[in-house]
Amino acid sequence: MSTTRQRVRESGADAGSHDATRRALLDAAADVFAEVGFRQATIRDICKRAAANVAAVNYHFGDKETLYAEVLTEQSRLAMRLHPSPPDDPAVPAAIRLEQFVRSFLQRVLSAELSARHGRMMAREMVDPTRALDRLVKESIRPNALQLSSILRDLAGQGTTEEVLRLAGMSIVGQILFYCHCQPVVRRLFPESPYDAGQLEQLTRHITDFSLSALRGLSASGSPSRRRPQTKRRRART
Amino acid sequence: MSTTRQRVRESGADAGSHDATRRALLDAAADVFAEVGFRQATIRDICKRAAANVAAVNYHFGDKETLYAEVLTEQSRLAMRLHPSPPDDPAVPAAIRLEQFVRSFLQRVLSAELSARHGRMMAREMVDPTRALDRLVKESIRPNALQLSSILRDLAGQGTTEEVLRLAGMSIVGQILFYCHCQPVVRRLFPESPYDAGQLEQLTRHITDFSLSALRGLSASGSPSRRRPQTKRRRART
Amino acid sequence: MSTTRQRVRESGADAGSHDATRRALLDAAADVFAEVGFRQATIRDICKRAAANVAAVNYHFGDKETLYAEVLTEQSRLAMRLHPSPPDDPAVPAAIRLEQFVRSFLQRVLSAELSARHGRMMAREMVDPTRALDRLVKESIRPNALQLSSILRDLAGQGTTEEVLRLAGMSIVGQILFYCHCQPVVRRLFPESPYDAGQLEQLTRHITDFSLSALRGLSASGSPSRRRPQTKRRRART
Amino acid sequence: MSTTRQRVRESGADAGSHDATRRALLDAAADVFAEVGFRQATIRDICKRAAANVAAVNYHFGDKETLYAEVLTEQSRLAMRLHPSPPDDPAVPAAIRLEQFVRSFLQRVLSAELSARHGRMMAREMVDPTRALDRLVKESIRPNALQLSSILRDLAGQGTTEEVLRLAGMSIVGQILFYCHCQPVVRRLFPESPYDAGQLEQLTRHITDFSLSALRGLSASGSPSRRRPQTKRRRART
DNA sequence: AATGAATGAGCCTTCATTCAT
DNA sequence: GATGAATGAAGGCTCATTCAT
Repeated sequence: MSTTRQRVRESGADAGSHDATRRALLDAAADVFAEVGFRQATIRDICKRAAANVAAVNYHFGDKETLYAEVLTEQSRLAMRLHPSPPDDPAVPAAIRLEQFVRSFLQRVLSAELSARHGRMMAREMVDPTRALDRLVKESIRPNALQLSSILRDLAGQGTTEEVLRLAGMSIVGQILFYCHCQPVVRRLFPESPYDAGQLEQLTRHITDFSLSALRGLSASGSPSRRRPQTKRRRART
Repeated sequence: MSTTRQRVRESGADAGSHDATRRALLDAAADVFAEVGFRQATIRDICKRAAANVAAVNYHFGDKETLYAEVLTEQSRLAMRLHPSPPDDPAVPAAIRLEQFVRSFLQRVLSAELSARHGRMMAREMVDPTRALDRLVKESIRPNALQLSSILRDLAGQGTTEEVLRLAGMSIVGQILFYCHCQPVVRRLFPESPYDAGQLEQLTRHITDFSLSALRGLSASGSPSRRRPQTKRRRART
Repeated sequence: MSTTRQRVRESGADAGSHDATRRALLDAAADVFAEVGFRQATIRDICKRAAANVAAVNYHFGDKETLYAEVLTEQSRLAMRLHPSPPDDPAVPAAIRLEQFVRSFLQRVLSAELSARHGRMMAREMVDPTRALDRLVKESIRPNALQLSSILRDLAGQGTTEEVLRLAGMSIVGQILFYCHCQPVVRRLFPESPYDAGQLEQLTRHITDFSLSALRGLSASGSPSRRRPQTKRRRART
Repeated sequence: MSTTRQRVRESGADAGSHDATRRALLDAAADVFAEVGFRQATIRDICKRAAANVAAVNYHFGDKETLYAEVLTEQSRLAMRLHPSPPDDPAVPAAIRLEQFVRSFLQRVLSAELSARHGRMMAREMVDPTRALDRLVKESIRPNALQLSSILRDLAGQGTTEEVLRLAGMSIVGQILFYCHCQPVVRRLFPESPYDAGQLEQLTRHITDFSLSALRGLSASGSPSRRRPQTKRRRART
């Protein structure tokens, strides 16, 4: 079994021990953090996988949390570089831009080439946030949300309120993240269903179609507070 | 600061009953497990909150994992008792049953009266599963999924394939769980938006409307593999 | 699986719960103490095997050590009752008495009908003494040693010193106890050699013959300090 | 009170060398394991005596069991180095070789310069074996047994069966180990008898003489199954 | 009289971190 | 600059014992 560090050192021409170790630590840490999360990950495990000393993390990054933040940022940028959001081009129909948005989002969090590391780390960050979440929201999540809002604004009818746009956005993101957050359950419910590139494309189409169809209906039925006066709705208890 | 156990003992008429400690442990454990998860929770913390000895968990439950499983089951049943799924009554229109399904689901995982403990524990279980997940899927998640399938079958057109039903189901569940799993992010993105009963009702209506609208469109457009031949879709890399 | 206590209660006509529990505890404790020793044994294990409450040992015997002492005494007496030392009868030839001594000793510590419990407890007591050893020496070991001395005095020549008798006695007891103390090693060295009644009889004959033969030689060669002047013995270091 | 580690560090010329702690742990552990055995020994006690941190054992040896195995091996080798078995030299009379065998064996398990640590650990290992016993038998006990067999074969007459040799070997080893295993009892029975170097030499002579004398008798009397037809032996009960 | 519940000390082990080269 | 060694605070768990019926 070859360690991450050996791979790094053999591949790099410079073979600068300092940077190679730092690189190996980042790679090993990405694996470990994605697998077991920040809190459950141990410095020892990371260092062992990086073929580095126990003290290497503290030496190179100061402490475990800083290393984690750096990994999170790096993985986020890597995912965004490999699968960028579509450009905000008004010439492209909004429906196409939505599809591209959904596809790139799904690929960032689920595609195998990233070992789904980014998605898993994001999922953990949401369910069990660390102090790194604030930065993540600012640098990565909020820009994404704004872009989706922009697409939806183009899709929805004129009279659509900001709140409806916000809710629709969350409905779309919810559909996407479901496959990332609930993978263990989905695998148990539908063991035959694969998680490969083809499946990702199928999900892209489904989520896009489902959402476009929903939006068309919402636009037609007007604002949410006035619709369906005929429904006798039983209030939930409490 | 009053401990859980004191509350239990003071509130009960039979204060000091023989398993008041057991009750206090279950309550304290539900809090702790929901807050920090199974792995991060410490039995010392749980026992302190329950005003019990460190050995109390071991005495009453054997070990931490058994306590966790018991808490998970109890919270699941409590949530289901307070907010049961709607009955599978063919006389009730499927659209109403879907709304009831969405509402009860949202309340089970988010309602304040449960401190959202059940939802948080479920979210953790999905992102970072323990051995308890298998049982949870069997006893709680799968039955729920089957019920949703049944509702969707009634809603969708005759020719709708099982796969479309499955995808639609996940789109709906994804929308619901989003507010549970991504609460930390939602709070950061929209600090002004509350997580109260009114909000829950608004979410119920939105998700129901969004999904009904989507389903109407899907039923009209036929099977997913043949539709929209005109779209020139760029394949994902890899 | 029937517990010791059930057996006791079913067999006893009186079915007095108090004494039955006490009896069951003694039996269970004998098993456990023989298997794992005093220190490693746990009250919980003993009580579980006796189908009694955790507090039963403390209730009936005060504490673990008292229970242990009582078990040790009881097993010692039981062994002595089943396999008593031969009577100190001057009419019986000393060689026969030695053989009887060896046989009864071997049976007390090794015979299967006692599950070798007494032997194992004695072995542990010697290698890892508890406070019960003093009493054991006084009530059981010293009387035995005196009897052996008496037999050897009859066997040995007139001029034999007390010290030679003492050493000879230890040589004989050492041979016997070897099979008790070193059973795990003997089993590993000679896996084919059984530990059954036939083997016990063979050992009896061997040890008796070996020792009688040795004693005949010692009696003939005179006092130990003067014999074999021809040997050039290298002194041990230190 | 001076700790083992201080002694180690002060005595060595390279005081503070990188594995002084390791050395101190081994020494302290040898003391503790010999005193109370593997199971009863605590890492805390060992570390305190070695003036090391509680985690030191884990760092240097992985766990308690590995430390124990290492101590056992080291003590075994140390004992064998200080008091090696006699060479298998055919030129030396077998009686002399037997005496040398007995003497070195006694010194290995009882001599004060080793604090009898090896003997006490071996005794515990036999009465309450750990997983280390298998290795001990293979590397240390079986070779010793084979050597004794070889000596006895030279001593005994031609027609002596392997079984008689085996029994005779155990009779000899039993005599030796008696003083090791039963020391607490011997001290109580004969408080005036010391356990010093002179005593060891006396024991060597006694055991050698006793055994040589016995063997001479056995060789003369023929095979064990046919001898002494005249004895009217009462069968043991059972 | 007899027991289920509770106790707190102590077990081995693991952890992120710091120290002394 | 970089590391093997050491640290001490918890971690979950087990123990003999005692308490309150």
